[in-house]
Amino acid sequence: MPVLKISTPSAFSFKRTLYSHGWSQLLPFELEPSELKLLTVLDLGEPDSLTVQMTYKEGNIAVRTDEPVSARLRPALFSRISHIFRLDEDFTLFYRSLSIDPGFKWVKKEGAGRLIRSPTVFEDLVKTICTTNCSWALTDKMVRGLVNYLGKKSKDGRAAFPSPQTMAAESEKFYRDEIRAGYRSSYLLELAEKQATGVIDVESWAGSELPTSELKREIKKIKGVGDYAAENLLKLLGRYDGLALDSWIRARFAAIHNGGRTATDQKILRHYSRFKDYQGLALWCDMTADWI
DNA sequence: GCGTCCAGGTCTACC
DNA sequence: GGTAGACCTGGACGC
Repeated sequence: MPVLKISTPSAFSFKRTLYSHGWSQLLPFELEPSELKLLTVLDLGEPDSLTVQMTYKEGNIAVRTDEPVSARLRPALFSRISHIFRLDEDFTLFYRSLSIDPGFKWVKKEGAGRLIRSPTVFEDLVKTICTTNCSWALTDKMVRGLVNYLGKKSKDGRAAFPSPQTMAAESEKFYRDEIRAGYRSSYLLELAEKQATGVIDVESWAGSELPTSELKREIKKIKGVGDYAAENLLKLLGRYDGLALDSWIRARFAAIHNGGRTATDQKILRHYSRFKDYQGLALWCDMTADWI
């Protein structure tokens, strides 16, 4: 099987990006730590999905697929992978903003700051809703259910994340009984229906020119999306001024910067406000510095 | 085995 | 605009 190569920008860390947050542990992503290999399944609009293996070597992401990829499909494949690893995003201003604090020097040095994301905004949004008010184990279970029940299969039997149309065709009962999404069931169905019928276009948010505050208002119109979920999605969209505070971050900040005592959200905000438009990403790098 | 708490929150009603 | 209570699930914990 020929290996396709995608060149990466300078200050890029494949490993740091894989471990940037929990997404690489959620289907259809599969992370193989021993080989530092990421596997995913992409629906490129063909009858079968495509299983894709990605490794890194000498400035390139090496891409292996379970089926030969025609020249016609290569641009779509490269575009999805570029989106996942944010290869077109310029982090110069982010690293410059961190330069005011020597404690953040490691971020540029290690090529950190790139948050891995799903190939579509819809997938990121659904997964984000599945992270709210539950343990990570339950998030994993819900996403696993969506992929395994509804995802279009590749030739090797793996499945991609389901399309809005496929999700919209299911009932609320299905999301409650099979996916175990609980009260989120109606939110997931409503989101899928609106996206499938063109009432909303969440993919357009990726290139939106709306100011972040307005885009956040737009995102929060989705049922099941509050402050945390909206700010989390904004980070994945490349807008880093929101902190996306959740219980894990609050506990982590307390342990690292507040002597184990709970800090107010205002105090957390004050701590990172010097990084201005990048305060959310600075916070996330600070919280996850020891993940590798 | 059973009850309670809580985990990577949000919605709605009410003030 | 701020707040209280309800909302699902499932694992951890104490008894």
